[in-house]
Amino acid sequence: MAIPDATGTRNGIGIGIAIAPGPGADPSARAPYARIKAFLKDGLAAGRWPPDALMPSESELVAQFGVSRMTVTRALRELQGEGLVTRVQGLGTYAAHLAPVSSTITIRDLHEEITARGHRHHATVHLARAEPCTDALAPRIGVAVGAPVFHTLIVHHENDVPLQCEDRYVNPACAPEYLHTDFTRITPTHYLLQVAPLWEAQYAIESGNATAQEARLLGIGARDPCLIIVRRTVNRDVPITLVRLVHPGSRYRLEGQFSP
Amino acid sequence: MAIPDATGTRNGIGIGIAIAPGPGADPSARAPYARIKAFLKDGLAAGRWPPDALMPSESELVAQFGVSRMTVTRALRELQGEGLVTRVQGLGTYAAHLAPVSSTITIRDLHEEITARGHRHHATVHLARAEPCTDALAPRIGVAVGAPVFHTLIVHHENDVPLQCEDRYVNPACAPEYLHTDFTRITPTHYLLQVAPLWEAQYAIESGNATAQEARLLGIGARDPCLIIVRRTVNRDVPITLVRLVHPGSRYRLEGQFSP
DNA sequence: CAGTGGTCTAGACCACTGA
DNA sequence: CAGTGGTCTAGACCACTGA
Repeated sequence: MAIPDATGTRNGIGIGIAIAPGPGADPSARAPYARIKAFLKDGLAAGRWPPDALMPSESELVAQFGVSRMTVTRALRELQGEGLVTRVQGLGTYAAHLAPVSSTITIRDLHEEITARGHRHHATVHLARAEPCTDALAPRIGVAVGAPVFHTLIVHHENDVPLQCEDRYVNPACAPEYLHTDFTRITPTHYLLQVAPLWEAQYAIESGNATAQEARLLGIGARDPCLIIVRRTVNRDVPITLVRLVHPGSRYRLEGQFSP
Repeated sequence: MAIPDATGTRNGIGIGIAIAPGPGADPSARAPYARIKAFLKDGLAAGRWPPDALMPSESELVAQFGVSRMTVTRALRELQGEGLVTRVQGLGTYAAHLAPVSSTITIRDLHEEITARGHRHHATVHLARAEPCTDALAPRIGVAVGAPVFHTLIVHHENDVPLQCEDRYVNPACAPEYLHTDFTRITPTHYLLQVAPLWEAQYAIESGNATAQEARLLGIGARDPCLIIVRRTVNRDVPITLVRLVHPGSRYRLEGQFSP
């Protein structure tokens, strides 16, 4: 078995998705609600309260810790939010199943990601125009068939090595000025985040081959494995953008951490 | 641009990582804290309070909604937990930056995942033995060099199609009975979750080629792109297991959804 | 100093579950 | 019915920031 180092970098290039840090451990660690939370968390980790076991009730914890019920409630509600316990009105609090193995992922702007590594980022624009919307695209981008849709094709480089080919469609209704952006200075992701700061997204991560054009732009072979992310973004039920991100498998990967 | 359908399945096989559902929308939607939260969330979505803008203070919201401060605090604390706002003592509450683009991922047991799709799962065991720990492995699995470490190599099939090659090392101290498990009936993931219900994990997701042995077991070509996940699992600072999961890129992908 | 968020108390009313 | 969690109130003390 080849054992890639899951925490280090590889070839100086890597780490695609940044993980939001968990709630700070130190600050206010001595607060009663935090102590109760830690007590329950430790018990779960130690195997007391196996999955589906009934945990102490709020009133029991109130008596045990000598605090008000609101304080206990907060500890339990946060554990519930982290998926560590399940609470049912009228029944009680139960230890959860697979809950702990979860992680919060934040997709970062590639420009920020590269510069955060202390490397140079630059982008080359290969396409930036309006096109008539196709049948296949229309339902996913929320534009009528034949109506104009913005289309950009941009390659992002880290220290002059092509790292990502970004093939993007944008709904003109959401970002009418999109094509006037200088994409060598501002990434589409950054621009769209400004236009619509809050959004929802669906994504798919897969391994496959680049198209012939993508392989040429990335300087890789037709059969070289690529990490491909397709993401569709929606703001208040209005589709904003659909993007296909192709990364050479040898230059990019996603890393993260799960913690309870 | 090929436009994969990010929400449907492909070849009847797909969807690797299951996404935990967001907080229920309906239940207790009329609770005051939920109304305040929705009010702030809508404002953020609508572009009022751009990133870094100062948002209403707790006392302002108390006055505006005619509720007690605890109720306002709860709404704001939950928004903070979701990464939508940043709060600084002495200063105030600020609209956050990229926060919304985040998601909670839960890694499911592959057996559950396959049977949840209504398909048949079966596993073939190609290796299950103790081996002396190598230099490279020792620091990652927490076993002394030369001391025994458990090693299993299992292929998981969905409807008789090889879907995943699971190459796993296990720390005997954490699961002394590991090798006595019938892995055609219980997956290693399932077994280890029982032994150590709460854990942390580091993972890396990448695209690459299978080894010659993996390619043979999966019935794919040496140059076929594969989605490879390497995951290291730790329970209370004690390493439990290190696993390399190789999936044919044409048969497996990870899907998910971000929502604020 | 006034204003902010961080946390807590000691009550309260309610909906729900199972006996 | 007693016990559970879901939510709220009207206060309180504190640490912190910037003027």
